[in-house]
Amino acid sequence: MRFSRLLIPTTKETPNDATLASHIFLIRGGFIQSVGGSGLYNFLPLGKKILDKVHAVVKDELDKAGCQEVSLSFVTPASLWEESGRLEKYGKELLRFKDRKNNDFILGPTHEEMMVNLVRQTVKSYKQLPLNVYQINLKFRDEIRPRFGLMRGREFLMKDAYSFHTSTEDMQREFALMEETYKKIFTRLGLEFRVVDADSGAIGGSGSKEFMVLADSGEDTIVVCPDCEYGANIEAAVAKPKTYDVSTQVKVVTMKALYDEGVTKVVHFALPSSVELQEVKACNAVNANELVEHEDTDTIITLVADSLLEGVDSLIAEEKSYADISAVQEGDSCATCGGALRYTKGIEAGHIFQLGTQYSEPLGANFLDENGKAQPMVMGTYGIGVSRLLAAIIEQNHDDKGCIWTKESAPFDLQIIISNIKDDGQVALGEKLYEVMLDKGVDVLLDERKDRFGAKMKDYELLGVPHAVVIGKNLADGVVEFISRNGMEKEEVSVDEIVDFLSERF
RNA sequence: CGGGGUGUAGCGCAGUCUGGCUAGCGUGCUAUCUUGGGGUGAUAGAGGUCGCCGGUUCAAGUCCGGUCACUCCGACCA
Repeated sequence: MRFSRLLIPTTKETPNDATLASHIFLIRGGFIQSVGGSGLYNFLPLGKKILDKVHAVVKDELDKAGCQEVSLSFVTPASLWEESGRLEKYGKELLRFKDRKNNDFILGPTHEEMMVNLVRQTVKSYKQLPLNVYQINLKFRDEIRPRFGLMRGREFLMKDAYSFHTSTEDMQREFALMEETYKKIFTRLGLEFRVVDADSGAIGGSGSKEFMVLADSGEDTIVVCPDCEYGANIEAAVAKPKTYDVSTQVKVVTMKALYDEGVTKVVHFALPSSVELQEVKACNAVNANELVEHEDTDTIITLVADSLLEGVDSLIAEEKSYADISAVQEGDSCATCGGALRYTKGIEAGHIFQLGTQYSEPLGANFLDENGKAQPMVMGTYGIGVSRLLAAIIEQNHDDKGCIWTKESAPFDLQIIISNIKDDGQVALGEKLYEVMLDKGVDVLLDERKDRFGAKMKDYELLGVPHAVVIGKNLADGVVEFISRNGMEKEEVSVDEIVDFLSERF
């Protein structure tokens, strides 16, 4: 590709709403363009190209793992969501609308219902199982607060896979296979990541794991053990239980729990005063959709005490129960090996769930077993935020000048920079190298614009192609430069050897 | 949903408090010249429903009322 022909509106100015490196560089580099704010983005040619490359890696690994790609309708009938009971549970994030005949539709935020519907119509026998189908398609979630560019847009590209099995054991086998497949995907993309235990949230199910790309700018706090493999989202983390006795100071936190159909309930949570309440755990403990703050009240009807207090506290309530509702703190002991747990920040780029029959039962996704008896399919579901991965890659791979794309995500393999296009020698060599490398199947960007050297280098650094050849003034001495974006190391190579030099590398 | 802020050229902003003539700056864009190893310099241009609706006034980007949108900080999410 010739730079002069490419639609890349690079800018010096930082967009005023961008604070994250990935957001700033994606906009400044002309990879994406904001659509009137509000978490919607257009992908310009370079952004689209990277998206496709990431897409290709994901597809390649899934196909190798035996998954089959499909593509489901983005617009989905609301009736399916009523069937599964999620129309209400999912709440305002669902973008709902009516067609001209007044039928209710939603834009799919995730596709369990649609996929189960597809499978229940086509799979009838145990002989057709197991099955793992996936798609890489747009999702729309009407987020409360979209921000950080591609990190949390309202419209985003997601890979969502769904597996169907005759037994829990077989589903768990597939779950493990997906975990391995995800590790391959993230590794190929050049990401440093950690697999952690997670809360299942609105998707439901049990035994879910998140794939966290480690970055200080990550929105999730994860608890990791430096001495073993243990890692968990703070929402699901557990530590070795500490012991308390009757002298322990106990504090009580008042919250309001929200349920379907506008039902609310005031709940009190009791825990040692040195320990923080973990809201997601607390929410799960009372099976609520959401917890909101509530002013303290003295009359305690429903009380959930932290399991650490069992047999220790003397609180009394009409309805009293124990559950793990405490937040793991830094320095707590690892339940597996006793190591001192640490906090770190991560970007949730993938999440895999063991669903069981939570969707197949209400939606009637049954198969006939060997005995001719109808059984609900056992399911797993597996997601990767593909467009979020672009942001994650930059968060982990950038410097103050711009992006540093990893090998499998880079928009081009090589950039050839002609320093001064008025120098016929430089132009001739640039054009020649360009042709030669294209013939070798290397994806090359040739910067033959009229701009000066400085502007071209700034753009090179901003765009972040892994390697560049600079044909400049020392061509007079028969030398060109080979630059690696990561670290900006320069290497002088003689003109006679440059073709061989590049051939070895690409 | 709670608390702040902002809507003026593609982008970044000034002007609004204290109403006044042709609405300005930077950047980007076009043209010509200049320069040629880290966003060169000069000249000339194109580009605006001042978020929207209504009101006050001889006169509104500026004052008043309403409305919409965006955005930042918190609680939720791939």
